Amino acid sequence: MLPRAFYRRPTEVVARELLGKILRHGNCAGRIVETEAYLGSSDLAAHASRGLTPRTRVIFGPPGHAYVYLVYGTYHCLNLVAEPDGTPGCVLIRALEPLEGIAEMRQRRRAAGLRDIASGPGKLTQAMGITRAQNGVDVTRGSLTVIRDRAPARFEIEATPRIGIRHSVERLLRFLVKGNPFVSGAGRLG
DNA sequence: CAATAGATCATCT
DNA sequence: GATGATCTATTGC
Repeated sequence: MLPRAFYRRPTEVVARELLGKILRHGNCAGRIVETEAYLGSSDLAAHASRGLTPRTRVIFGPPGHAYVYLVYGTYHCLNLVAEPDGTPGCVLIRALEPLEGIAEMRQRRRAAGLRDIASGPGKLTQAMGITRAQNGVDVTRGSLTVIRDRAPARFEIEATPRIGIRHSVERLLRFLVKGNPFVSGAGRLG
């Protein structure tokens, strides 16, 4: 598992370095191929920019924990908390390349194609069985965790604007594995 | 293939 | 009471 020190760094660095790592939950695992960085008060698109509230307290807490919330009343989004304790910052996991537990993920998703299983933040939480029950859990131990690839492949990182936000649209805080077919729909263009 | 509508609820004002 | 870090189905070229 990645140690806490991995997460205790600038959010943008953690977002880049999570690419190529493997997210595991129980029997299911996938390679992270797309992330987005959400910073502190300077980043109007980030939940934490509004300050410390009951909801955002996890983002202000110690690094290496999961921040899970419900979007649009329907889907969950998984973030990993970065920065030292007391400093806000988190990384949204946006897409996975399915590796293990594929049958189980496909069943939860009711999706036929491999490319539709986890190519989006709401899709991957549904595939992996991640809900608000995982909000605040420590990902440096336990069943929800991130590990290194045993034989990491070389790849290029592409930085683009983030998806689906209304503020700070111009900042290049979305990162993806260039050319990977499992990134979310909007990223495949270009 | 591109654009759009609707589902649906926790959070904050 | 409005809003949103989404997804799917459906419509229209």
